[in-house]
Amino acid sequence: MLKKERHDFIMRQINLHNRVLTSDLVQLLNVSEDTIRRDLQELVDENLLYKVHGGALSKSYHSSFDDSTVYARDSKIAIGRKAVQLIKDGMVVLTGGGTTILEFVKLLPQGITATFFTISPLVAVELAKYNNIEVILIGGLFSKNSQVTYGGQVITQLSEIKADLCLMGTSAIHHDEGLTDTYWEINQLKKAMLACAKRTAVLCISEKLDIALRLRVCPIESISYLITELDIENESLSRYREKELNIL
Amino acid sequence: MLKKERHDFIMRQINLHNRVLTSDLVQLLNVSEDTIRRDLQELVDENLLYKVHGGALSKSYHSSFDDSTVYARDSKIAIGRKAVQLIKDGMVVLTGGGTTILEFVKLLPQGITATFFTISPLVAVELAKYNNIEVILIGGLFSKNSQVTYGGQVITQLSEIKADLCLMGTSAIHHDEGLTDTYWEINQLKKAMLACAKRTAVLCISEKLDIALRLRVCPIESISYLITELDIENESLSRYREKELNIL
DNA sequence: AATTATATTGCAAAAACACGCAAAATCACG
DNA sequence: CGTGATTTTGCGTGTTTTTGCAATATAATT
Repeated sequence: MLKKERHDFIMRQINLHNRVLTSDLVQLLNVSEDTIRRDLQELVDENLLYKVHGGALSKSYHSSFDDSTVYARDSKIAIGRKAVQLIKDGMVVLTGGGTTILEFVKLLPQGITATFFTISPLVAVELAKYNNIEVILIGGLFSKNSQVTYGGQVITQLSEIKADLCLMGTSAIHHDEGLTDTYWEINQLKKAMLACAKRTAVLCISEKLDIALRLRVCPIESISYLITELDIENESLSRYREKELNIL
Repeated sequence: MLKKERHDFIMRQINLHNRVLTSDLVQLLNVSEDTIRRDLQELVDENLLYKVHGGALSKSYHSSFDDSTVYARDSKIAIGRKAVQLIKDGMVVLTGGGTTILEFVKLLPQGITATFFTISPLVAVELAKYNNIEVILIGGLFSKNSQVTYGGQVITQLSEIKADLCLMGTSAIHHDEGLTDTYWEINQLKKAMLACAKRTAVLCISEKLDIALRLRVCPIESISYLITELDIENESLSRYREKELNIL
C-alpha cells in the first residue's frame, strides 16, 4: 500500500469518526506504529488534522469551548464584515446558525431595512435589535448540538420561502466535493435552505477549507459566494478561483 | 477515549450546566477520580474553569454576571421552584417567554424526561441543556418587545398541539377581571396557548396581582394554578383563594 | 469530636512516543 | 543498465505521558 493511499485512508477515517486511534490504524493498515506516527505528523504538517496522545482528531470537529470567547473570533469578524456588503435594503435573507453568522449580524449597519428568516434562535434575538429588520424565526425541533431548528416542519416551511440570499456557515468545504456535513438532519436542512434562495453565500473560516465529510450537501457550483477571512489572492483559494463562484 | 476528548466533554458539561461534580464525571467517563482531578487541574491551568471542592464551575458563570440584572430575581427563583413541582416525567409542556419562565427552566432537575413546546428562543436554548427534554420551538414573526414568536403562523401551529400543561408569565392578573394584557397580538397568542393545554399555570410575581389591563385574555376560572413567590396563606392572595384555582 | 467525602502526593506499570540507525525499495541521471 | 542519492519502513532503545493505587491530608457534615 502506497503512502498516499494510507494518508487518504486515515483522512477518510477521521472525517468519518472525527477521531482515530494510532493503535487502530496499526491494525487496519498493517504497518508499524512508527509509520502511522510519521503519517500523522505529515498530515499535521499539511494542516489536515490535530494530533493528540493516542491518535488524532478532526480539524472540523472543533468543540466550541467556552461561549464567552468565540473561537477564532477575529477571523469571524473579518468574514462578517465582508458578508455585510452583500446585504442591500429591502432584501429577503435566510440565515443558518453558528458563531460566524452571529458575528455577521452584529456588524450590520443600524438603519438597514430587510426581512430575515432564520433557523437560529440566537440569531433571531440578535437581529431583533435592529428596528427596521423584520425577523421570522422558523420553528421546529430544536437541535441541542447545532442550536438550530431542524426536521420536517422546518423543511416544509423553508419550501414556502423565496429568499434573495442565503447565508450559511460551514462544516467543511472542498474544491471537488463541494459542501459536506456529518449529520443527516443538518444535511437535509442545508439542502432545503439552498433550494429556497436565489443565491447562497458560504461563510467559512480558512481551516475548514479542503475538507470533505461523509454527506454531500451540494456541489461547489451551487454556491454563489465563498467568504473567508483570507485575502482574495491567497494561495489556499486558488483551487476555488477556478470554479464558478465569487470569492470575497 | 482520548484525553482531549475527555477535556472536551468536561468543558461541554460545564458550559451547559455551569458546573460539574467530580463524582458525576467519574461515572460518565468511566475513569478514576484521580484522572478527573488531573483533567480538571489541566483545564484550570488553561484558564478554562474554576475548580472547587467537589467539582468545578464555569468561568463565564462567575465573570459575566448578567443573571443578576434580572429584575426581582429572588422572587422569580422562588416561583420557579414551585413551578418545577408541577412537571412530571413524560409530560408535554407548553411555555411562553419571559424571565420568570427562564428561571423556572434553570431549576428543572437534570434527569427529567419531557417534551417542551415554546414560543421563546431563549427558553428553547436553555431547555436544550437537558439531555432528555425534547424541545420544539414554535416559529413565526419574532417580537422585538417580548422576545417571543407571535402572529398567525404561531397560532395555527398552537392549534395543532395538545399539551398537558401550559406555563405562562403574566402582564397582569386580577381576581375579577382575570388575565389581561396590553397588546392585541400577545393577547391572541395567550388565548391560543390556553386553548391547547389541559391545564394552565400562571407564574406571577406579587406586584402584578390585582391589576387589570385593556384586553382580556381569559377569566380567572380558566387558570388551574397561580404561582407567586408569596406564602399560600398570604393576605394578598385571599381574594384568589375564593376562586376555583390552586394557589402555589 | 467523629465520620465521611474529597484532595494531594508519590509511586509504579503500561502505553505511547521520539530518535537514530540500517535494510529495502525507489528514484535520478549519465 | 548501473551507481549513487533519496525515500520509506521497521527495529531497538530510552524517554515521556497517562493512569490507577495507596497513604496521607484536608475539607465538609453531623
